[in-house]
Parts: sequence; C-alpha cells; structure tokens
Amino acid sequence: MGSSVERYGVRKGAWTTEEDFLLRKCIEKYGEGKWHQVPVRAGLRRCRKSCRLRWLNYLHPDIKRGEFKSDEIDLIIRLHKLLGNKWSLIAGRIPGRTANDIKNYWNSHLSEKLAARSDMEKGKCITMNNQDKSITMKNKVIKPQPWTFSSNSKWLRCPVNATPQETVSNLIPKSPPEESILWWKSLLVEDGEEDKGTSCSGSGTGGELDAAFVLQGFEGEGEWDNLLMNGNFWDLLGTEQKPII
DNA sequence: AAAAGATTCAACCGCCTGTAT
DNA sequence: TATACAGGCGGTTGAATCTTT
Repeated sequence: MGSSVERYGVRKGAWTTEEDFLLRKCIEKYGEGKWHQVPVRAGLRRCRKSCRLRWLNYLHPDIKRGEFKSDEIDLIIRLHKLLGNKWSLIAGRIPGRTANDIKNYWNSHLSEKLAARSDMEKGKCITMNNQDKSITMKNKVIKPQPWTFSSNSKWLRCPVNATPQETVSNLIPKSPPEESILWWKSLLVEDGEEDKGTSCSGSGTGGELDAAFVLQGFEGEGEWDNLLMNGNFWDLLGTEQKPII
C-alpha cells in the first residue's frame, strides 16, 4: 500500500506531507464537511473518502498520539462488552482516540488475548499485562444480542453536546423486553451476585458498585425509564461524556 | 548480519443510512 | 415513491516495522 496507485486520475496509497499540508489548509479555510468538495478545494487528487479518513484518523488536531493508558484500555474493554464492534461509539467516549485507533488496538492487542484467556480461565478474574499496562477483567464476554441496530441509525448517534440523559434516551429504546433488562443486568453485575450488590468486573472505578446497586429491584418498564432518565448512564461505566472528534 | 516470522496501523473497500430531488 | 448522492461505518488488506532465530 506504500506505493501510490493512480487510477482514473485518483491517487491512492500513503499520503505525502505535501498532501497533508494541502488538506489541512483546506480544512482550516473551509471547515470540516462537504467532503465531495474537498479534493477540488484542496487541489488533491484524492477521493472524498480518502480525504475524510485522512483528516479524521490522522490530521485532526484533537487526536491523541502514543500508547493507550490503562484507564483507556479498561474503558475500551467495558465499552466493547457493552456495544460490541461499534467502534465509532466507543471512540466517542474516549477523548482523542479515533474509531480506527481503537479498532486496530482491539484487533492487535486485546481481541485474541482476551479470547485466549477466556478459554483458559473460565469463571476467574484475570489480569493481563500489556507492556506497562495492567488489564484486570472478567473473562465472560456478553455479546449485545437483545437488540440489533444499525451503526448508522439516527437514534444511535447522539449529539456531541448531548447530556447523559439525552444520550441514553437516544441509545436505549423505551420499555425494553425482559431479556434486554437481563442483559444489562448481566453486564453490570457478576454472576450470582445480583442479590449482594457487589461490584462487577473491571479494574474498579467506583461506578460499578453504583450500577449494580441501582439495578437491584429494577424490573419493570417504568423503572427502566426512571433509571435511564434519572441516573447518569456514563457513570455506570466509570467514564464521562466527552466531545466527539 | 541476514532471513523469517510476527505485529502494527494507515488506508481502502463495500455496504448502509439519511437526505434531497 | 423512487432514485441519486454524500456521509459514515466496520471489516479487511498489506506495507512498514519490529522481533526472533
């Protein structure tokens, strides 16, 4: 992929520093969006998608470089447990990291290791070392089965400055079926511990205990709404909202 | 030092969704 | 309602780099 390929006058492959400069200048002048116009405005022989991707994944000023910190890794694992391969949603909750970054990190650092550990240590709390980073987690992966939704669904994409309540309102359909409730409970509370109010898996940011506690005695449809609207959903994950890149 | 294998990650591809006409 | 187009996403690829033998 290193060598550029030109087909129908459109360049492909790795971006040059000159192309980066042109794209950056263009975005500074015209702002983000209208990607179909960017190649012309910037004087680039790149397709709109290539320009957008280069900006969002590499040139955007808010992008954080360097290794993932332990808290970021912990958050990725928990959000992945919650959302599955919804990388853009996960990235939206991890400041400075792009969906591509997280996807790559997951595929190269976490996916196979977690699967391998899961096979070896069923039912045990495990700790894995990744360079200096320590990941402690429960190995039981619960996939988000109850609801299927498109990554592009309007109700799934919450606004940048949405409040937690608004975000939850966008994310969660009203009055979920019983199996959905059970799934959420299983996500937040360890097996056999629903009645004790003990904390769930993860390295422990304090939010889990609250989540487990809140979910106790929660069964009905009305209470579901109350939980989502009155509680801070992202506190349950031990994170907070951030501006989405 | 060199070859082979493993890993990383930027970039591409195809598909889906939303919107305008 | 149907169609076209743009934006956006997840899956995948493959060159570059690193590690091991």
